[in-house]
Amino acid sequence: MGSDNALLPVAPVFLKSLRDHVYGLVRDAILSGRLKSGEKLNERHLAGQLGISTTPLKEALRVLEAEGLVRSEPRRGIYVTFNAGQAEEMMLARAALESMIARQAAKRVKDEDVALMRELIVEMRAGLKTVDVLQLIALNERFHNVIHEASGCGYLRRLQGGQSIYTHAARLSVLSEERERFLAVEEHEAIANAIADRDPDLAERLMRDHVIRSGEKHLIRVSQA
Amino acid sequence: MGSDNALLPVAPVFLKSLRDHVYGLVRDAILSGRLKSGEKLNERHLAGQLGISTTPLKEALRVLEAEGLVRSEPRRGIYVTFNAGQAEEMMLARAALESMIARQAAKRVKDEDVALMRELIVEMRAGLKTVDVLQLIALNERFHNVIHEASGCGYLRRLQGGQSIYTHAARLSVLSEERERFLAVEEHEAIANAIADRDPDLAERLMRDHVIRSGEKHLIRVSQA
DNA sequence: CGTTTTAAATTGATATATCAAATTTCAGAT
DNA sequence: ATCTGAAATTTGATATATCAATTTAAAACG
Repeated sequence: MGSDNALLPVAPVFLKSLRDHVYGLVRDAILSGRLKSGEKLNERHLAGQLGISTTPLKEALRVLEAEGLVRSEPRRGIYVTFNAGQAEEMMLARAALESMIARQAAKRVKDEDVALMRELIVEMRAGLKTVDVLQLIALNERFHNVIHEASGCGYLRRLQGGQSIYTHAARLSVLSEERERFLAVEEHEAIANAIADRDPDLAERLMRDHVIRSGEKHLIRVSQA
Repeated sequence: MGSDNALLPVAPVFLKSLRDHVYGLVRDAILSGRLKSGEKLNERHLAGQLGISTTPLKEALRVLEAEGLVRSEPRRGIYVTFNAGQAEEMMLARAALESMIARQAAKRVKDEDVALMRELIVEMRAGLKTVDVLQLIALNERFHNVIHEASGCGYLRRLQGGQSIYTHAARLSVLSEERERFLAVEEHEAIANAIADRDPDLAERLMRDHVIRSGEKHLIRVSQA
């Protein structure tokens, strides 16, 4: 049985469905470490604690199981499965998928996408001096989104979203470091050039290295906290 | 009491729940095309048709949604989402993940794993003449499993399992072609050598190309049927 | 007729009840 | 004390009931 205060009841007013809301709550609790690896999740207890029935909770737990954050032993129970090693593997999964997306983007990119990427790079470089971290994060996401759109790979994109261990706080932490901001822009520009040159192999490699390098940086940070 | 390691617990995977069974049924129905893309899945009808209640079905559908085979519109319904383009993307996802696993394997592989791979290659080459396709498939899976084990990447491995669009019938179809069997062994040997040489970049590239090439072959076959 | 309004039916979302496997408890035997 | 095993308890798995949003049908109105 888990620590009693790891999760608070859901607010009486909820926007999305209960199961989606609960999914987010439990997911964040696991990724932030409030629910620790190995901990057993009691369905009734957890549902009661959240003030809901077991039905939407069970569905949320299935999704978390499919994403690999919990492990279900039939007729026995559900256990949290998340540690430093898995966090690194999730980062590697993101690198693998994101680099495959970049590869496809380099094959199918249109001139207008290239123009959009270049605009974003210019904005990023300018943003280096404004020091507005939130805006830099937004630019970051828009840049990756342009590549996703250009790739035309909706499935890969959706799959990649599931592997994101980044919370807003985490992104903020990484990009608040000056050296990191500089490196990110340099790497983004190199990736943009590779895609613009329709060089799938290079785009793939640069994207993989970019995700792994910045990912390792993030992992080191959270392990120190 | 005797030695503690005399007997290991029965793996829980042997006990199959209704939800897992139903998941497999619906999944196969989608991948085989018996449930067509865009088709709406009525929970009550489907549950009644399967002779079960909606509870395990809903859980199965959540997993399928997490895997991207169905799309859920809140309070409206669940629709099958699978077409040729997505099948190709699933293959690309497998290529991305499998090649990342191969990369990690090349970094961490032990000599005993290398020996095991080489044994399997020899068996495969011999199997080319016995023409026992089923045994060749088994060897195929064992070879990939050795790499998975050597990589130590349990999460990536599990994630990759979800992207498998291969049914037993599909593998059988592809490997029943003589030229394909020959190519597969050649590629496997090259991959094994790259891993044995502790060459992550090469192992990654060879694995990616292998999965994509044989995957495309498979996709062409099913599109012709 | 065609359009709008409203009532009925459908159905996904959620809650509750039941079942059965797994765990725990504890009396009785050695 | 320690082991055994049956009974009680817990709990995941499944079934059924209820709720509410959506769709469909029908009625009302122009």
